[in-house]
Amino acid sequence: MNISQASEATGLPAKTIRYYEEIGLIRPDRRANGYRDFADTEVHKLRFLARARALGFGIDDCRSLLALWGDRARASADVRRIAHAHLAEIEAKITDLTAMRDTLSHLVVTCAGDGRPDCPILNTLSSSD
Amino acid sequence: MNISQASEATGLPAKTIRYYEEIGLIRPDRRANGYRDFADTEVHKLRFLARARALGFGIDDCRSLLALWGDRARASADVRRIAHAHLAEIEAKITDLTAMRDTLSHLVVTCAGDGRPDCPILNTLSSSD
DNA sequence: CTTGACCTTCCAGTCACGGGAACCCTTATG
DNA sequence: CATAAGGGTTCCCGTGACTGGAAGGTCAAG
Repeated sequence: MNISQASEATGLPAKTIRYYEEIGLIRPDRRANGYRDFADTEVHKLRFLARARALGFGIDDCRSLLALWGDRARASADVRRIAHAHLAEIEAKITDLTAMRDTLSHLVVTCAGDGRPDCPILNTLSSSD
Repeated sequence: MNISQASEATGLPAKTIRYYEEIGLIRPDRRANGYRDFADTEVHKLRFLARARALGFGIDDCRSLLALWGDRARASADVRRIAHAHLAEIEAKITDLTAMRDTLSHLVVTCAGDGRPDCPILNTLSSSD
């Protein structure tokens, strides 16, 4: 299977697939002409990576999860630990973004948004308290 | 005012302040010995930038907001447009992160997290549907 | 034989800084 | 006077996870 077919099969851009190989997440075979040749196992890994990335896991987490996936003697506690830590990061981000959103939406509502220069948004940004 | 004092007055690291000068957001004076000398106006700009960055505005937005702040003939509609677009981005991120959190928290709850290898998290990541 | 669609590697850029090296300026102390 | 500490300066590299593009090899069709 060529890289474009692997791309279509996984939804990952070819560039991303090459990058994953470069950093050692996958190791596709090579044909005599130098082209990558993706076996089913590599395509499975790519799909796994695509799903993990879609859940926001970083590359390092993906590497660990991939290793655990391939380890028959793994403990589910190890997987859970990674997922739980990532969940905590996501929740922290949501908290931050929600605070930003609340402040901003209040400001946007308060701002007249007309041709006059008076603007509570700028007033808030430049306030000296 | 030296850079370390400007840093303390604004909460921004000295490195960040130098970076803001490098990209043209501020323009502090220079003393004879080459040291930066921050007048009140520059410190005000830095505080403005710190607040705008804390609300998640990108550097380009900060540049625009700073220009509008210094423009007496500005229209508040211009400010509002920037803030509204940024608000939409934040809300989109919150939506994405919330979806991730929901999926992940469900998986974490479902996973036994013990010594056994069976793990719904990995099962989901490797499922072929 | 040529065209066009693949594939390859390598280099540069993204965003908003942070770390660290190498070096200059000022002040205090032995 | 020498020196050490604690400012300041510039310059360059690294971050995460790719993305874009250039230069060039390979393959199938007409």
